Amino acid sequence: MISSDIIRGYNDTIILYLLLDAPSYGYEISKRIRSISGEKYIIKETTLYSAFTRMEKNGFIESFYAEKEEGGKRRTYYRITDAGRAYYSEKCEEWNLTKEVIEKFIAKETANGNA
Amino acid sequence: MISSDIIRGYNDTIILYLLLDAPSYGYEISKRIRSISGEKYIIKETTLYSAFTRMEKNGFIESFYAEKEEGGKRRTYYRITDAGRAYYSEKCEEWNLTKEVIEKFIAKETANGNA
DNA sequence: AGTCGTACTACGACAGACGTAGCAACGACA
DNA sequence: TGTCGTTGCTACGTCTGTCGTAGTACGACT
Repeated sequence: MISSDIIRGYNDTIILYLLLDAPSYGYEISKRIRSISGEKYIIKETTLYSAFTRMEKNGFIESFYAEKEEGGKRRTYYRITDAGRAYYSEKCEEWNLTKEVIEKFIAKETANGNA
Repeated sequence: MISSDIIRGYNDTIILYLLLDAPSYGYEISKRIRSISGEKYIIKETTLYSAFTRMEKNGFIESFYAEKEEGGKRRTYYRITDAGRAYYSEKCEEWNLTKEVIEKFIAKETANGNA
C-alpha cells in the first residue's frame, strides 16, 4: 500500500485525470483509482469527497445531479472545467520535475539497464 | 520551484540519503539539497530541523556535537543509524512503487524518446 | 557600526489526509 | 420480514508535516 504523504497534493491530479474524458461521480472514481492502480492505491472516501469540495471551490470542476436509470437515487456528477484541465497540465509538468529531483536522492537498487 | 506537498514525507528520505556516507549538519545538508537539485528544491530551515528532531526520536539518526576548527562555534552533527538505513531502503522501494502508480494518472506530454 | 554568512531554536498557523460515524436507498438472500 | 452488503454521500474532529515569522549568537569583512 502507498503512503498517503507522497500522494498528498496529487489526489486532485488523479481525480482530474479520471474526469478528462467524461464526467463521473465519487463511487465510480474511487473504484477506478483502485483498479487502475492495481489495488495499490485505495483512496479514502473522506479524502475523495473533500477533494471534490476543494476543487469545485477552486473552479477546477463543476457538479451536477443526475438520476440513476435503475432507481431514483441521485448521484453528484463532476465535470472538469478548462481551469481544471490547465491545472492538470501544470501538475503533470510539476510531477516530471519533482520526479527528477527526488530521484537524485533515491538509490537505484535494480541496476539492470532494462528499457 | 517544487510543491512541498509532493516532497512531504520524502524530506526525511532526502536527508537520510545525504547522511549515508558521512555525518553532516543542518546548514551543510541544506546547501547540498539545494545544489544537488540544481536549485530546484530549497528546503526550509524549520522543515529541516524539525525533520532532525523527528528522525532522532524515531531512532533513524543520532546527534553529536563538534567544534569547528576555525572558531569555537558548535555544530550539531547527525549520523544515520541502522534503523535509518533500513527506513531509507524502504522509502526507496516505496518511491518506485508510488511513482509507477502516479504515472498511470499522468499524461506524458513529451513524446520524444530522448535518452 | 552595519551587514552578510553561518548555525540554529521557538511558536503558532495551515492544509490535506484520515478515523469514525451516521444516513439513506436499493437488491439479495434467508 | 429482517438484515446484510453495496452504493453514495456528509459531518466532525484529529493528526502530521510544512511553512511563516521571529529571534539568538558569533565571526568576518567594509
